[in-house]
Amino acid sequence: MNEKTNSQDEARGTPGFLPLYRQVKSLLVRRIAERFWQPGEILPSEMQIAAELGVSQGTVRKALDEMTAERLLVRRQGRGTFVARHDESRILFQFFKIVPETGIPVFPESHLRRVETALASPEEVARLALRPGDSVIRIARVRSLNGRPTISEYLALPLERFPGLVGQADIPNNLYDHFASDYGITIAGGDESLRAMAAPAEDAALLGIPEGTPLLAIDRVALDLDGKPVEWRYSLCDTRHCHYVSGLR
Amino acid sequence: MNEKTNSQDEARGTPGFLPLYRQVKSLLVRRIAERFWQPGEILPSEMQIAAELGVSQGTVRKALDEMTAERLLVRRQGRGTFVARHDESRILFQFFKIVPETGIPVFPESHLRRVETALASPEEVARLALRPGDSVIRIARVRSLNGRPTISEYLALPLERFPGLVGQADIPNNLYDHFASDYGITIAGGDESLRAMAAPAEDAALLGIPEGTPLLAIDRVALDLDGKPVEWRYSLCDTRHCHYVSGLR
DNA sequence: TAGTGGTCTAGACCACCGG
DNA sequence: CGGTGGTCTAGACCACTAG
Repeated sequence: MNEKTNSQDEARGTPGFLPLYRQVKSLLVRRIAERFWQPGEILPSEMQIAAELGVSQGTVRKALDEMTAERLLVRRQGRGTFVARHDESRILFQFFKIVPETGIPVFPESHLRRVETALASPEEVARLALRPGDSVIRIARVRSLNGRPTISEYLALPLERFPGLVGQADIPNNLYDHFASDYGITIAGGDESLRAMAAPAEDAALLGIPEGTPLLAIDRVALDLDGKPVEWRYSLCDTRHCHYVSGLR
Repeated sequence: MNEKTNSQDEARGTPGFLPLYRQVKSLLVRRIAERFWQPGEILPSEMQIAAELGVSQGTVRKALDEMTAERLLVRRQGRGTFVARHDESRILFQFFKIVPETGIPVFPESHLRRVETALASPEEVARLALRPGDSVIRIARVRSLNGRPTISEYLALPLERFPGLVGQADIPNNLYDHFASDYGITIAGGDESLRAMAAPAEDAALLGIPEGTPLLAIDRVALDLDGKPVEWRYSLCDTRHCHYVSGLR
């Protein structure tokens, strides 16, 4: 890791200084972002990474522990350390916060309505950190919970990062897994803001409810491993038979 | 920490086994819960705790690190380790997720409407894990953001845990800080579930909006350090000029 | 200057897993 | 059985804070 001594290369007070374990973490995150290790793949053991980078096992462990806490890795005693997958159970736990009245989380089914490309609107430019003139893919779909149409959803994606997505015969229900497996883009997190609003006529029709019914509007920007916006998603939820869960910890 | 060796007393495979650093953590959490150390107070140094308990500094550090991640402690290099306070900035960051249109978080003002005691309803019994026949304190208030009435809020507290609260001349705006300083009860976390609903007549009047306006309904159960329910809170928010923020990480 | 937390290292034993 | 992650220890140097 260091060319000189086992201590830090740079003086610790200087700006831009990072502890050794953070440098190790950055390197490992970069390798995952660049698909040097694929989702589901096993990483070298702590000792091997430590030897490769010329640091101690404890330093590598601290980097791996942080990445595990951020759900980038999954560690299993006796087996090894693996790059996390966007499987349904992870999505359900980390990204899909809508739970039906039963209290049992379920992955929603999707009915695709539209897929199209367009010049990014000013709002899309802002949310996705694009340049004016960039294009986006717009997707509209209705998602059902236990067979009941519940969410009318609109997505915007930077066209540049998802070549070929529009022409694709079938756009999968689990988008984040698709982003990872077909485009090498890992959704690492995001920010949501929620409001209540009256159902517009079009969405009310799609959900089979009266116009003006109160809906939960969820506005999400999803971020990749580098913290860059990847997806802007706007979901209108009929919460008469489900609710949005949020943990305070 | 251990009577016998430096290794574990109990075989690691046995049920109920806890790693040493978790045992240390439990002990320290219990001391905070029992106010052996008060909020804002400084803890002994890592070395002192390690010596007292007969474990290594690294083991104590791991316990303290977890408690810091859970916002129970605040550590400051060169100063020491402190029991976290429920000051406004912490509440704002951890518990109050409503942000005005400006994007700048502010602590809401409160207008108290009612404080009364009553026999717990079946729903209150369930939410607060009470026994049938127990009593609760019910509080109703309206909270304003930047001077605009925005939230109509209803709270239920176990009467047993808050003696004297009802007769109190002035119930403070920052309740969690009050719970900590006057009752020794630390709110460590909670769970919220959100829905959209039409404003009932009474709440609409309180918020100065038309009846039936879509509101964001937030249903919260707050938990103490032992994970026991302390407060059931039901908030109806007019989200036309604010929104609820939720981070996905 | 003394004491604190922050980082880094080295080595040990353990439980768990697969072959 | 050998290799993995999980835990625990001991000791070192550093940066930051207070007096």
